[in-house]
Amino acid sequence: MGQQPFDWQREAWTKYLAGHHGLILASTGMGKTRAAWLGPLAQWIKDPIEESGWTRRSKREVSPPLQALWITPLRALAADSCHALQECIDGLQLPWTLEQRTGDTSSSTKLRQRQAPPTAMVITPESLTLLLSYPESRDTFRSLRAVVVDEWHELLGSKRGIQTELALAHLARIAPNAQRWALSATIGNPDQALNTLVGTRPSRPLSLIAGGQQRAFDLQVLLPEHIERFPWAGHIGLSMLPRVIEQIEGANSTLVFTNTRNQTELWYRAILHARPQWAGRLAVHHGSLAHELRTWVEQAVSEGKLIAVVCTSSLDLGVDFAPVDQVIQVGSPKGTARLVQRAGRSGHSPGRSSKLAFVPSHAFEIIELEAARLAIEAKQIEERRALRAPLDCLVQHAVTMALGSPYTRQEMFEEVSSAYSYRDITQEQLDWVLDFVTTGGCLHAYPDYRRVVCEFERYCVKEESIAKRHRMAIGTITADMMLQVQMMNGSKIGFVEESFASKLKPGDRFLLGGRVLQLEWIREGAVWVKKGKGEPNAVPRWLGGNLPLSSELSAGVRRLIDRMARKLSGPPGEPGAATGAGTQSATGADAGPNNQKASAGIPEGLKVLEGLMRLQRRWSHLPRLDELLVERHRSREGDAIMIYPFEGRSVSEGLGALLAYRISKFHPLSISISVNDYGLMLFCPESIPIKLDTLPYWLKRDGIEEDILSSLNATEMTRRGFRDIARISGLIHHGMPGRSKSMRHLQASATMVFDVLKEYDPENLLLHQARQEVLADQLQIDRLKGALDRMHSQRWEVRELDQWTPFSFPLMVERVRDRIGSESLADRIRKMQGQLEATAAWDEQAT
DNA sequence: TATTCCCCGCCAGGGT
Repeated sequence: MGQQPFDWQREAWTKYLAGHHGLILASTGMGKTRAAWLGPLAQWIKDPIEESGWTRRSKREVSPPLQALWITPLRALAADSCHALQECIDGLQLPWTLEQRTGDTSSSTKLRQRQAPPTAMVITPESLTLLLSYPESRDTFRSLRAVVVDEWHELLGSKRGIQTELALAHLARIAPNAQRWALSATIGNPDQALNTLVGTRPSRPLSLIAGGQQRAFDLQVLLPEHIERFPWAGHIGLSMLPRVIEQIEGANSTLVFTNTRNQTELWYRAILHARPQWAGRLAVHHGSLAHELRTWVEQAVSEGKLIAVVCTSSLDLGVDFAPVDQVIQVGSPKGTARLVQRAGRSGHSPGRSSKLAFVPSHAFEIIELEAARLAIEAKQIEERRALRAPLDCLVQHAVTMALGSPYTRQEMFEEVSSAYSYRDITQEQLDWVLDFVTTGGCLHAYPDYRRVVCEFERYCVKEESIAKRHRMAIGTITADMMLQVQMMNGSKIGFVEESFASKLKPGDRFLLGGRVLQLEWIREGAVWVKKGKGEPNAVPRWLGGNLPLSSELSAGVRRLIDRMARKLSGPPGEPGAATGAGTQSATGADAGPNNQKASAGIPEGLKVLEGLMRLQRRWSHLPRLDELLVERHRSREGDAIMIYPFEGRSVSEGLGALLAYRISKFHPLSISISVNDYGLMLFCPESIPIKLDTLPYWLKRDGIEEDILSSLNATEMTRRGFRDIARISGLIHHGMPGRSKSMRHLQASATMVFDVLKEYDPENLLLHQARQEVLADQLQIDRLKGALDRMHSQRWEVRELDQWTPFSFPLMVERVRDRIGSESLADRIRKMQGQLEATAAWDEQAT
């Protein structure tokens, strides 16, 4: 492989030879290095084969049996990885065959691969599990010597990661000699990532290799002419268009990342409007576009044909685009890992650095970016934790294994408990799973649910129809409710949500994939369109998950606000500064390397926010690290209480629900809740009959799980969440490919199963799981508890307001937004902004 | 002119 600039490679090589399992933390943008690392891998595998005197066993067999698996989470990476691996194989003159079994591999190839597997295979977790569901897999994988998981951080923390863990646990049983390695981007908890990879009973010593320097990158903030003192969500977005265009013009090729698909379409349109001459050299890329279009865009980027691509995180991973020399991030990245990842998409050629320009979409995002910058400097990257023992995945695994390699109860227990995520599973829990797939539990009347039979103490699947249906349902990714959008000539554009399509009338024009499309009709689950002329009158909106500000960034924001509070209260020694509490936070939660710098004053990047912060301080208060700000605004319209834990959107939501629920148990009021990443607002047209100094009591830790579950209409949330669990555990299934059941139908059957279980089997562990997932995922209960602990250790600074403050204004807007249409909303907001602005100016003059 | 919500994977078997 020639000279390698990285020392760690030699180290990796040595440790590898020494026979470890391990994890390599490769910083982003190291595609080339990754490829080089394959060399040692292939070499190591080759030696033992030669020693073992491998000989051709049959005429057909011209290469050694399966030796290596390269697991990739992304189809788009498969071809790239194959290419790199092939180069290594050629370089070492190995008699190997290499194939990819994923993506568009034809069904005949897939069949042949099962009968005569190649020596090395590039595969996705889903395809691997599928392979394991065939009886011949036991023979196929027996010779396996190495498994490499690429982009491990991407799988970790999701059910896809769980699926991978379970597949690896099974492989360990068939091929105990196989070494396990993974490549991951930098994450905050590499040790746990390694443990998750190797499981609880690793067959070799472990090795963690922190590879390569994190590449430095230029970070630039594009600021508007002036900063609003009363920002509300998203308000500087497109007004920054001229600066963004200027930025794009200054480079050869740019990726413009936005946070939503809707935003992507709008920005694409806006840029093209401003620069019509870029038509054909500007592209749009997101998850709801047809695969064909996306592949075309990816190809065009890597060939350097495009000036810019506007995209969502659909381009976070994937092939390394050498021609891209800068990245623009519109709106907050919400986490440091994502920022680093995106910056790393640019500057891929040797000797070039990554360039990222940040476009805040409202004023507070400038703080978030600064917090991210500091966190990156201090090497604080978010953790990715594996899920704890999700039983739906285990149910699926139990059926898959019954298909591929029938097992005894004891064998399965050993296999499953060797997976890190299931390390604490009890025999009772596993027995429950086995019983559930065998008898169907309370669904036993339906033969479809008696999937597995136990014969001579071994669990297996007898019926071909069950086997077939299960194989088609393997995987943990559950589809959204989408309709295909097709041109009248049949070419596919992408997907829109049913709810969006249902609002369209024939003749309506909407934007998708950067094109104006005119609706012809909606038929057979597809939206048929033709090319539209003129301006679109709708842009689809997709309802995705929300991305709360990460814990790390939230803490960073709190620290920065503390710094500004300190700065604005005057130099140390003056009365203003002396009134504040100690300089260090009383809680451990905020102790971090940035604390020492707390006295350094306002970071350069935050100077622009000084006016806004000054106003917040004058009209209310700027909270220090050891303070919690509570505001109350009473008016003729009603009573509003605001609390600012700065802990991300989902925590705000949980706290709001908890508080409203507990108050309304004593006082029957209709309280509305609005939230953002920083805080929450309770609003009631009548006066809320509580004193603010009793708030800590209303927010006490005892019994929060029960209260939150009852407050959030949790049954409904659980019911909805149960759909995914039902799909993964095989309780519902979509129809055959090509004529899949409509999503509404799928939801209906999930609801039916849910109701049956709830009535006849309330202790069903899958129902329990659904509740736990609502708590853990949607409400981030652990984070919420942490936030409560922190809040209780803080001093509560309570302020009665005369007018809305910079902190409370966005929350107030959020509340009003739900009630009135967007046009009158914008008018109303502008009016309120104007009034507040005038008050602020007057106020400033007076002082 | 717009004023929020990411991403990821997968079938079988016979005929041409």
